[in-house]
Parts: sequence; structure tokens; C-alpha cells
Amino acid sequence: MGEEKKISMAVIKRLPRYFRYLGELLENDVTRISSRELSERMGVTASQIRQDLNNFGGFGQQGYGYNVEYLYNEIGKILGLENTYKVIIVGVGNLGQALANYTNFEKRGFVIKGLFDINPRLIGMSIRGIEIQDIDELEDFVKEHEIDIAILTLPKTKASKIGQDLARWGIKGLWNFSPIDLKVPKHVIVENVHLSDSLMTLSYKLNEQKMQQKQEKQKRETLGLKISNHNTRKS
Amino acid sequence: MGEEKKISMAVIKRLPRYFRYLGELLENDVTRISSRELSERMGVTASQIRQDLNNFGGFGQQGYGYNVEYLYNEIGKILGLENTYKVIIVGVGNLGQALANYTNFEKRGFVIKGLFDINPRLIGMSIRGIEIQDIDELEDFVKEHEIDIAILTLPKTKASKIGQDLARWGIKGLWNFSPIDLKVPKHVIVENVHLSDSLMTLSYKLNEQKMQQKQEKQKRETLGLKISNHNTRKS
DNA sequence: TAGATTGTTAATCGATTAACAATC
DNA sequence: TAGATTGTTAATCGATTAACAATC
Repeated sequence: MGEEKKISMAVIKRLPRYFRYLGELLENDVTRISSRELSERMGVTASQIRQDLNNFGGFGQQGYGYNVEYLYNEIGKILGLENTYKVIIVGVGNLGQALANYTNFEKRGFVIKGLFDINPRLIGMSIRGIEIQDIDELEDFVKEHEIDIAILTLPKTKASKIGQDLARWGIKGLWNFSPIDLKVPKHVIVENVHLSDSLMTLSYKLNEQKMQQKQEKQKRETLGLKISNHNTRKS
Repeated sequence: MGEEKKISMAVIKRLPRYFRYLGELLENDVTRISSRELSERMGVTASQIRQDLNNFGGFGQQGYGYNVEYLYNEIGKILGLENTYKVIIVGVGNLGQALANYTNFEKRGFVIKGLFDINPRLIGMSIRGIEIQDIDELEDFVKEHEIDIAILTLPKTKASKIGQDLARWGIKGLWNFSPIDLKVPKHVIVENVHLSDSLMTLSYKLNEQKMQQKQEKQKRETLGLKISNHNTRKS
């Protein structure tokens, strides 16, 4: 009783991908799918799919598989997509503007209520009908409108302090695009998008690939040399 | 000999974070650091740091710790940051524009050589001196300039085909921002940035937090009820 | 030298995969 | 009913943590 087995982050991080694949199946009017078939499409094991889903309950039926629409909706619920959140964007540079213009987030219940920047040239401008305000207004706005989430798209030098301020002012979640680790109380949820980390991972993988190819080439050449030596000796 | 123990993705994904922390230490003129102290700053175990680093060699010294600058440079090498790559951006919408304007990538050796879009209103415009070209020019450009990496910031309906085209035209890596899993030959490296997945993870965590708080509140209320009952009986 | 801290082996923990009884 | 496929337990695998001898 009350013994919620803590669900691992590995599982949680896979849920959006399941959701994505089920959404596609739904679009293609597929009504049912087995763990085996889904596993083949997704390139994972059927066992993992069944294990992952059974963390949250039994959504399938023996001998039948899973009803696509039902499972899609259930995963949506698990992800909390039926909630709506009041969102602000702090830092309306290139990336902030891009996110402000991105209407898809609202479909997931993330409604942008305010935009904030320090740059006087931006303040007063509007994006999708929302005026960019001076960051001095941030505290009052967050408290008055009971903002849930702040998207942090500002220079790392400022992100840390603003993140802590927002935590104090009652923000529930931070979607952080700055290449730093925010230090906030643990009741404030932080989800990071570290683009530079992602780029470095890409760099690593490209470099690894390059080295492997070089190695293989060398191996081929050594082999070629041996063969030609062999031939020389023979002839 | 030639028995490279394959390094796990978990380790690789942690390298950029080490690199980040070491960079900060370097900026603060810290010359040496022990695994223990770094572990405290980063919120990981010292054991993990030593294990991770020893996948690539012994960079420290017993009784001393690690030289910050040396370790920073070595991790930079491991990440392949001394390489330079020719990059194009395919899809110059809000996000593509933001990335095109982001100069930090060039510091990591990712040099943007071309921008491509299908939208006639964008074609001919320039960002940081680079003209946006019609996507029809893509094949010739990639082949002629031997482009290494394509950043895919286009609608998911188009990303899949373009990704496959680019693979055929000799691209080495794809930095994919579309919410799909690209199907390309395995010699083409794909690094995904799934913003919508990240947002759904945030949504999950917020929802979980909300439920936990609700549960705790209920528990407190039940407890309060019991106490008041108890008091009632007593008085 | 004595103290500190690495590199590395061994122990533990957790996550993934395999197997199969339950059941639709 | 027979076949299919889940839900779940057990086995395996891999990753993390602990421990400590080596050594600066």
C-alpha cells in the first residue's frame, strides 16, 4: 500500500517515443498492434516494450495485442498531456523567438503567456500577439499570473540567477536551454536541452567513425601488402 | 591487440558535461582538481568520474589529482573538437534561422557553408552573409563542397526523404531536429534533438510532482482527521 | 617519509532480455 | 478449441559503486 515502485528515468525517456510511434500508427488507421510488431518498427525488443508499459498497468490483451488508440491515449495521460500550463519565455533572442513562434507546444498544453528580455530594442515588440516585456516586470508577472513554467533561452551568465529567482517566485518547472546546470530547490522540475552537449556528442561519434574507417583502411592496406609480398615471393 | 573495448553511450553522453565543468574551472584559474572534489561539484560519484576517464587513458596522478587544463584539452580531443566540419542547414524556418545565427557552433569547428529552404520568400535572403538557396540546389552543393554535416530543421513530412537523399549524396552526419527517427545507412551518424520529447518528459515530471504533492496533502489531511478524532474522544 | 589520490579490480545494483504460464 | 500474445517472473547483462593496492 502506497508502495509506488519508482519508475526509472530510462523508462520515462522512452515514453515520448512510444507516443510518437503510436501517433503515426493512428494516423495510418492501424487499430491494433502487438509488442512484437511495434518492437520491429522501433528497433527495440518486444520484452522491453511490455516491461515498460507494465510499469503503468496492463494496457494489452492476451492473444490480441494493444489497441493503438487506447494505448496512445493512455500514454498521453501518463505523460500528463491533458494538463495545461502557463508558460513564459525568458530571453527572446534567436532561439527564444523560434520557440515563441512554434505553435506545436500549445497543442501539448503549453500556453505561452509572456515574453521577457533585457534588450531595449526587443522590448515592446510582439510575437504572435504577445508583447515582449522588460525583465524587470518578471517577478510581478510570474506571481500575478501564476506562471507554471519558464523557458530559459538566455546567456548562461544570466540563466543561473534568473533560474533561482524564478524558483523563489513559485515557478514549477524550468525548460533550460542554457549550457549550465541550474541549482534550484528539488521541488522545481528542470528539463535541460543542452544543444552544445548534443553537438559534442555528434562530434565524438563522427570522430570515432573517422578513426574506425582509417583503421579499416590501414588493415586493408596491410593485408594488400602481405598479399603482394606473398605474390612476389611466389612469382 | 586491436581489442578496443567499445565505450558505452552512457559514458560518451557524460563527456560534454565534464568538459563544461572543466572549462568553468579553467576560467576560474583552478589548476588542479581531484575526482572527489569534482564529484561533489557535479553531483556524481568520484568512482564514476575515474571509471569514465579511464576508458580513454590515465589522465591523473596519484596523490595529486588531475591537471585541469590538461584534462580539459584531452577531453576536447576525445570529443574530436579539433576537427572542423562543413555544415549546411536544411530548413531555414524559425529554428533553422536561430541556429544559423548561433555563432558558438563555429567555435567548436562546425562551420556553416550553406542554407537551404523550399520557401520562395526566404530564398535569396542572407543570414550572416550566407545566402539561402533553393533546396533544388542541395545535391550539387553537397557534392561540390563535400559537406560533412546537415542540420535538419524542417517539417517532419520532409525530413525523412531529405535525410535519405543526403545520405546518398555522401553526408557524414545529420543533426536532426525533426520529431522522427531517420532511416539512413549506419555509416551516417545521426544525433537527434527531439524538443517535443524533451517537453513531454518535462510534462511527465511536472505531472508526477503534482500527484505526489496531492498525495502528501491527502496524507496530512487524513492524519489531521485522526488527530482531531482522537482529540474529540479525549475531550 | 607520510598523506593523498589515482587506476583498477571486485561487489553491488539496476536495467534489459528471455522464458513461460495465464488468458483472451 | 487452438493460436496468439500478454503480463510477469527468472536469468543475464551492463553500469555504477566500493574497495584498495599502487604510486606520486
